[in-house]
Amino acid sequence: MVEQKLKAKNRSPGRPPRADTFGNASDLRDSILDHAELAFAVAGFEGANLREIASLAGVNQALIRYYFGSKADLFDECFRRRGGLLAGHRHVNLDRLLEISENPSVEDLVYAYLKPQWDMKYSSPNGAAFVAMQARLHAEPEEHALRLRREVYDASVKRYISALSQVLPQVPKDIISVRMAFLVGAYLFMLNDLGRIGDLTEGHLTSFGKDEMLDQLVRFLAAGLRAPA
Amino acid sequence: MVEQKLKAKNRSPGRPPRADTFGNASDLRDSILDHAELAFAVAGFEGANLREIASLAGVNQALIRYYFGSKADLFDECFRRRGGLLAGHRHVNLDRLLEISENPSVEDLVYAYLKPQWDMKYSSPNGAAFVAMQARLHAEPEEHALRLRREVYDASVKRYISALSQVLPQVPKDIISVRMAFLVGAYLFMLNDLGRIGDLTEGHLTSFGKDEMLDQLVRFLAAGLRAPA
DNA sequence: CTTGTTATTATTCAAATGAATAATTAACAT
DNA sequence: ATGTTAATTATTCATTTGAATAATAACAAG
Repeated sequence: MVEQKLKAKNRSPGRPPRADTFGNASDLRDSILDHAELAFAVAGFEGANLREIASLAGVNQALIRYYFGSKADLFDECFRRRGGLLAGHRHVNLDRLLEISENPSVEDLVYAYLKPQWDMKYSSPNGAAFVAMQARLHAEPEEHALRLRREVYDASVKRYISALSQVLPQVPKDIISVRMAFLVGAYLFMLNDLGRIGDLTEGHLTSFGKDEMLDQLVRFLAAGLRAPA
Repeated sequence: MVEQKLKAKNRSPGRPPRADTFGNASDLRDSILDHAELAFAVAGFEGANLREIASLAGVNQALIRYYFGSKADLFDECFRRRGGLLAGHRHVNLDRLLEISENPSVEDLVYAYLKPQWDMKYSSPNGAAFVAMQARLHAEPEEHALRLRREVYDASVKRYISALSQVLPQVPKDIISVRMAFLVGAYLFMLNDLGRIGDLTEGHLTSFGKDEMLDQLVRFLAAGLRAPA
């Protein structure tokens, strides 16, 4: 719209003077990642544009290449950064749950799985962006996207499948696996779509708060997982 | 990979002679839509490329413009064509169901909703492409994507919500609405992801046939919809 | 101090891409 | 016959874009 020049900071070339403000180890690198995350979220991989990312991050475009290599590499790094965090949280949650009791409820398990990403979404604009990024990634058929998802998430998903399988001995494990896929679909979609969901509820606008919405989702999914095979 | 020239058919310019084979009203137009559908499915809106679509469809690139206008318009038309069909099938299925009985089972309703797209996916490569396209569209945050989805699907979704609400009087209607959103998420994701789902099932590869998989999904979702509020 | 390495910018390159225009030919109406 | 409209191609245009290179400054090591 506005004919903005989108020019990066007007710093002169060359290594910048060491900032004495402390604690800024590779500050720009992170800034790039943050803005890339946002860009990928709203525009998708193809739609995002390196010039704009660079400019918003306040760096020269070539710096992206310097740190990350290609656009695809940048995307991967974005994804790994938060994805790893997420997977980590899930592991921790499961550990805790199993510590407390050998047979947690299905609801507890589902909740433990969903909560980390839920929190991430509402923790910051970047958290929300990551959720969107992920939703898009799941819709992409490319082999590369698939590998990335697997790399980041497979281990934790498998652990949850095992745990669920133990809590639901009536349901064969391969059915649990399939249901876990349903679960992922429902929650990703939902998380990404929240806010638009109101449209379906005609007049009486859904006044669910986020927490209540999460509860609803957990209840729904737990019931599905429990369904007699 | 191969340095293919991707050149369109070598027809001379000018209006083509009327084909006497009968029934080819605007043959090329359809060919464009078919190939666009495939392209959008694998590459997404931004990733798809008009030159390639034209070449695969065997037409000159300018013909796309002639028929559809811009790239965005082409996308919309793709979406409306099949989306309308789908929505239509859903309406018909619901009509039939309500004719037979005033209180169909939740399973029947869910099945009636899902089956048309399921069939579409397996009817042809283009049907599958449309499913993928749709999954991607749902992950896009753009206002435009949202409007399109609403235009094509809202009416039928609302009818199903009403029907479900009648069959499940214990569950408040706005909770049904929300659960319907979960349902859409789960089935879209699943439909698009089928085939990769096997990866989660460790050794014992999911030998679910497509029909059995649909049954599984219906059972899962019906249980979720029924869950006590 | 000199020299090499790291982090950063300015500038250039080459390709891809959506859009637009002009040309051409068949069908159709009068 | 003839002029108009419809359908199609060939060609050109302007911009965007990811990538690459060259220049520059700070810092670290000897």
